[in-house]
Amino acid sequence: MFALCDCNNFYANCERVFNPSLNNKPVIVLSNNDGSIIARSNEAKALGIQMGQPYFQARKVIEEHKVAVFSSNYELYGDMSNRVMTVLSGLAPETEIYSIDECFLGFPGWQEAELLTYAQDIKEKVKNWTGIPVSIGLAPTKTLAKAANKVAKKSEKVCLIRESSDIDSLLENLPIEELWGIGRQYAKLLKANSIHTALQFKNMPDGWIHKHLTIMGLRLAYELRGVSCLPLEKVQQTKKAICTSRSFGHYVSTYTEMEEAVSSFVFKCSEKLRKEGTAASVVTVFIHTNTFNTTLPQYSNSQTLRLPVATDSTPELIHYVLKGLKAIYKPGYAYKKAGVIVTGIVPNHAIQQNLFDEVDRAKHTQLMTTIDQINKRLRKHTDKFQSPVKFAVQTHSTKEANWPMQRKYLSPCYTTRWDQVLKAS
DNA sequence: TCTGGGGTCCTAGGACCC
DNA sequence: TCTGGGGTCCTAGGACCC
Repeated sequence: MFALCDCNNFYANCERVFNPSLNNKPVIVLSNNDGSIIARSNEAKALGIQMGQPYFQARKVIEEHKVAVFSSNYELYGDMSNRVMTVLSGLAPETEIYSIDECFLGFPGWQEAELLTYAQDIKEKVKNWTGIPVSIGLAPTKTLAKAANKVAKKSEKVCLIRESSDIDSLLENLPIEELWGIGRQYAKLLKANSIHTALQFKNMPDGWIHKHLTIMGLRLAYELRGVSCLPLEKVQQTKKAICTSRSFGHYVSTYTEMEEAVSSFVFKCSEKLRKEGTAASVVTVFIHTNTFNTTLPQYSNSQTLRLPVATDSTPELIHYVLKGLKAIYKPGYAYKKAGVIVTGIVPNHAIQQNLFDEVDRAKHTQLMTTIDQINKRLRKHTDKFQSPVKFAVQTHSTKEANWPMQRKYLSPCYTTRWDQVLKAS
């Protein structure tokens, strides 16, 4: 069984922990430059204030109802998040930190009855020890736990879903656009095909789902059917990309100012790299004008540069990023946003260790053999699938970084899932 | 006047190699 | 003269998440 523990209105409640007089009052938190609304307490939601809404648009309601307004304080939220996660990892046998305010918990082999009371206990302890209220949903797969959590949010109780009849009624009442993994585009597509609830989606044929929503959609459908395809990621992976970007509070229209801003982004990126113990071998710099103001001339561009050797050093990275910036910067525009992304990330210490290389090669050979076998078997069943199934190993070469290890992603559920499909056919 | 920031994964296709 | 299969590496773009 999986649980999803989600902090309620996280940023708003972080502010409340340090200012209890705000309890039961509307609270909102604003983005950088106080541009838009990124968190709302229940009371603020009830006033009709929308997530992501520009601050100036909601200003009237905010003043009318004396809503408490905060500029975002990410250090505080990060710190509160750490406290919550620490409590959770002390209480649950397995945990996966999914985001700043969400954590998956694993309870392998636990009985339903004890789990329900135990989860209730966790909820209370987190509230008492950190001040942050949380919701917990329990179910056989992560996707179902996410859905159960939505119910838990409304009822203030832990929600446990197990029996298939419970699952079906849960999904029947879940609009398709609220399903984890279905965004705006997919919701549009599905509705156009008369799929309005998660239950309807669950019952669609595999071939159709794979054709229109790729492998992600199929995985999602299996998860809804109670087949777990998304394992708990117990160890936190190092980041594959690190990005620092900002919207400017005012327009930037000189190269000097842009150079200064971009340099500070690089500084932050390299800081994050060092914190993770990694180094980057590719950098991207991008700039653009205000996309909301269509009366101004628009321009946006980016440039990606490959470094000769992976590095985490600020001056080295700045050297390449500024080279890129010079190539794309055009005078005469009012720039509103810029950013730096570093990728081609390798473990910093690993460069001296060729050990990794051998382990990886062995794994790779094994992987390719497995994929080959599955593909052969699948070809016999092509009529079951409207498009041929392609198994791919995505590789990310870091050769230029003097590091021979290749990075791959191939989710384990590829093999298990298709094995099940084949067994069934 | 004023519209966030930081990530993940998948797919298709081209260049190239043996 | 005619015609391949299997694989790597990379890029661009699209979808999604919080």
